[in-house]
Amino acid sequence: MRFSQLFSPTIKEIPAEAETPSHRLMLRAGIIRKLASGIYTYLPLGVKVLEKISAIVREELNRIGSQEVLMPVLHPKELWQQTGRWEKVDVLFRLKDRAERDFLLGPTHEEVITSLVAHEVKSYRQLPLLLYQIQTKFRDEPRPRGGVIRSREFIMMDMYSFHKTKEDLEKTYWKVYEAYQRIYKRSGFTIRVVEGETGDIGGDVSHQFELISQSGEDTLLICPNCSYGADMWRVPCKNSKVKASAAENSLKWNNTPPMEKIETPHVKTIPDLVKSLKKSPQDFIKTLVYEADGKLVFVCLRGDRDVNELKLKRFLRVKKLEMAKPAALGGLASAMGFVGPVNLGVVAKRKSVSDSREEHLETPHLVADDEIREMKDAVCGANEPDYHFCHVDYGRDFSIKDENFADLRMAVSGDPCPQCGTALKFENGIELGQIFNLGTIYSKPLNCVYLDEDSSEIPMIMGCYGIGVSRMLASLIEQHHDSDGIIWPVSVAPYDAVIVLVNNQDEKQTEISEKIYQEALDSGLEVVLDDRDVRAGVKFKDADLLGFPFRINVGRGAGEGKVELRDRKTGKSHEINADKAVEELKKMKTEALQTLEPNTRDSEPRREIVSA
RNA sequence: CGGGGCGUAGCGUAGCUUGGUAGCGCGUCUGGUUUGGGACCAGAAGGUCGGAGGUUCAAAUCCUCUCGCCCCGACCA
Repeated sequence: MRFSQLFSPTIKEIPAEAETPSHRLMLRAGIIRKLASGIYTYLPLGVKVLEKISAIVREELNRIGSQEVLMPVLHPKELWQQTGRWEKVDVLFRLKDRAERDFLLGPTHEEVITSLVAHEVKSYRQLPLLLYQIQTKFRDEPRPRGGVIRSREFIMMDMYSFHKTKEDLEKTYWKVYEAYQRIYKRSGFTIRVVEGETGDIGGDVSHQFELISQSGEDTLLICPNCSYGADMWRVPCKNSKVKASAAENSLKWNNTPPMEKIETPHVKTIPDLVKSLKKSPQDFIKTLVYEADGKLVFVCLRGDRDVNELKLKRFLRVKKLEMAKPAALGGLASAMGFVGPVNLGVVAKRKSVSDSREEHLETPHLVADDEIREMKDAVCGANEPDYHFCHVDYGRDFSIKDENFADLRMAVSGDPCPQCGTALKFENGIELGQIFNLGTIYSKPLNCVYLDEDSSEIPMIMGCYGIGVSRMLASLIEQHHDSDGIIWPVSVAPYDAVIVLVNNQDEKQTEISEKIYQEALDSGLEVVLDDRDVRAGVKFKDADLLGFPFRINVGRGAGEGKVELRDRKTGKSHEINADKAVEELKKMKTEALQTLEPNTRDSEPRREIVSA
């Protein structure tokens, strides 16, 4: 490709709309252009990189026996109603056809693939089955960001596996895990595998492949010492003394002064309490009121902690969880901000007599984070406006049934690693891929069953696996750039090299660069010849911005048949004879590719699947 | 959906407080001089100031509404 013909409009100034490094560089280097919020056109360079990424993805998936399909973007509503996701998923792009029939633009393809397999696969002999596609997905994101990192239309590889048994799924799961490691390694990524949350897609096990980056939107807790890492929502919190019984606690802590009711007018929040009582946040017991599937639940935890609503949801086994609105509190509404575990049942009953929601409050459902067991000399709400109790001991002044204790709080930086005990650290990550164990949550409603050897119908066990292809494009730049521009890893670079014809008025330079260009093309290299009629500085700047891994300068040494070969990453260059340039370039490319070869050392040790 | 910010030439922006002929840089086009890290000189084209309504003799500027975009949060298969 001649640079003079290349459609890659570069921008010298930093576009105002972009914040993250990759987004800015993609705009500046002419890789993408925005059409609307979260919707982008890929220009030729972007397409070339997407193709290279996709090729690696295909090779590695085919290697583990997966087969490529291509499913529709347009899905009928009925299919999604069968799994309940027409109503449940709120990022759906919905539309109607001319006959007013409802459709949606596929945000993911569990329904479509499961329905396909349900129709076409009947026997245990046909399993396991691994199918994938690389397809454009649509999600009406509430907030697209970072250019193509989180967009509303994006390219994704999604793969689905179908199995007879959980054990069989597990085998495939780890095969995919390894294929993913190879894909990221070959594409030039250094990634971190973490335990993932399963979100609305359901399922109980998942791993996320994360690029640690400031621009990431996943909050992870990473162990600096071992391989452990997890989505922050997923990290379990363990307390050393959780096992201690209530009785023991009360004996041990009987030196706390008797409980006392104190007046605390208008002091409702923990920060306010800290200020007015001159205590630290962990001296308080805060009690939050939730509505879980319509029923009130009181949740106690230490004043400095936050509820992990996913843990709470799972513990309560409810579908819908939200903070209770004052109206739902009935008689206790006036005590909002002054709720506490002491005498909660008595007070709730008394106050709710005239209220229709009485039945909910008669036996208030009180649950608590494990840490509450250790609370002594604490302060909590008195279930009465403007009053708190102080000198409150768990076990002496109130107690909660053992089965109502659980790990309910958000883990924070500094909490011990569940594997090795080292203090965990917060990191941001860009999720490049995720693998899920889906179980039968899609095969059951869509009746995707196989006939077993004894002719019994059994729902298939499913796995699903995604890789954000367009997100990888952005993330590559996020991980590989400097102040001058992009630095593509050779394996995914849009071109292997750029040949800079420094002065296109110079006959000798022109002759040599044309010769090298032809020779490079003939030998199968992908190169750009910068034949533009601009000053050398402009060509150099553009070369650095666009991130070609290698550059051949045909300039002042041309008279003696010398050219300069420069490595974008290291900035090092050396002079060589023009007739050796292509040979040398190939050598450098091969060497660079070798550093991206996956080897067994790079795969992390397999971990057991932990059922949630 | 909450909070904050921004819409002025292709891009980056000044002007808005205090209403009065819309300015600069980059880019583009023409001519010339230059030619190894985003050159210089001369000239030119390019604007319904996001849109609608209002106040006013007069609105980019003040007021109301609306649309779009960005950032933080909520959300996130």
